Amino acid sequence: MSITERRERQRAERYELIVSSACELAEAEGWDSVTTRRLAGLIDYSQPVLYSHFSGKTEIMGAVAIRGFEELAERLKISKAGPAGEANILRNVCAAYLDFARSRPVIYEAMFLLPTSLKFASEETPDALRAAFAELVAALGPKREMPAIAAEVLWSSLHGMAVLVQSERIPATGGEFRLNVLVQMFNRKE
Amino acid sequence: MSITERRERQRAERYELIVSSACELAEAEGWDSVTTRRLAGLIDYSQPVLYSHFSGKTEIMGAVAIRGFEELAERLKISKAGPAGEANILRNVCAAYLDFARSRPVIYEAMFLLPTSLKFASEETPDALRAAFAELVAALGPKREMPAIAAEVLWSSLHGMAVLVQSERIPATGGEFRLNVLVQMFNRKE
DNA sequence: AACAGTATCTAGCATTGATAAAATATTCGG
DNA sequence: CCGAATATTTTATCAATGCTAGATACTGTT
Repeated sequence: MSITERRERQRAERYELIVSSACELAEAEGWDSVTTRRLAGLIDYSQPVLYSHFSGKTEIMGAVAIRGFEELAERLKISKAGPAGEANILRNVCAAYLDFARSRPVIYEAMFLLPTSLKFASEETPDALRAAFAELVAALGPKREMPAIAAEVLWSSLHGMAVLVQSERIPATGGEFRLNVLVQMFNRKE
Repeated sequence: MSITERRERQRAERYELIVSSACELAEAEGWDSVTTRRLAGLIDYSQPVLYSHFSGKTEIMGAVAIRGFEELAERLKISKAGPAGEANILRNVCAAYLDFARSRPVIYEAMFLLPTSLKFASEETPDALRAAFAELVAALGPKREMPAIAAEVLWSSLHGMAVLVQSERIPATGGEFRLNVLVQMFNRKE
């Protein structure tokens, strides 16, 4: 069995290589520059090899997006233990979310903006997505009625801010103020 | 001078025809189906004619987007005089925003999602955009410190909701609840 | 060493947005 | 009412894209 094992391992390595190359190229030049040709050239294989791993470009972007969700979930988790102490967990988590969107704009795009093959809010939802959403729910604290609904609103607000600033539809100036307003509103329990 | 006048009028008519055809086709089959060829065929001219009116596809979509902003601004304005009386202006306006996004998903896409040549929050910002934003500011009522910032937060939240539901990243179920949460938070003045 | 099955590549398709140059209308002077 | 100058529209084409079919090389097994 060691032979097919090796083969599968090599396949898995190539899968990794594709995903990481796509990620790097996208971060360097944007998703438009991630063409199947360039990506194939980057991994020193021919174009159709990509299709033996993924059903198409969309699925490759989906794989990158999942990595993004993993990183996002981790960043949110870490942020809870952030500087401002337990009192302002929510603010830290929100800041971490916006910071993620700002620092990884291209991956954020794959996660939340571009057409995706990922399933949200269903049984097929990848764990990484669930984990990230769970962090938002947790950040809102335990004593809330309909925690999922509240988390959805929070997520919507954060996403809106992130994306409207990124696309220069609202000015980057004022980001701190907006964050204050949002956190204050959500913290005012009752 | 009546001759060049007539020509300009005809040009303007063709401009209109292009924009409305693009809008119709997009609403019927999505933006991917709005290719320069199909659009040209729709107006019974050849492809390059489009480029004598617009610098490219992006600008055509921008023109459609402006129409969208006009409609949005009007809908928001009308909604203020809506059923629930003066007490719940904010709720009516929010509902109208989400309703617009739901009923004109493709135009909403051109306005807020797809790459655009439109300038936001600057001197070149078209009137229609300003008008729509002004409605949001007004909906929040007069007694607010930093009304623009608050409106930006509101807009972000609404946009996030609209877009995450549309792309099936949060379930459509619960829309009413989310709207309630949002409006309540914004209405709880200090 | 020959074979069967897998893996990979070369070549190409159909579309896309965009443009250059040819062809056609249109205008205006005499 | 003709013909030159101008403006307009079309034909033909480009380079790039995602994707795929068919040919080729390679693998391990017997």
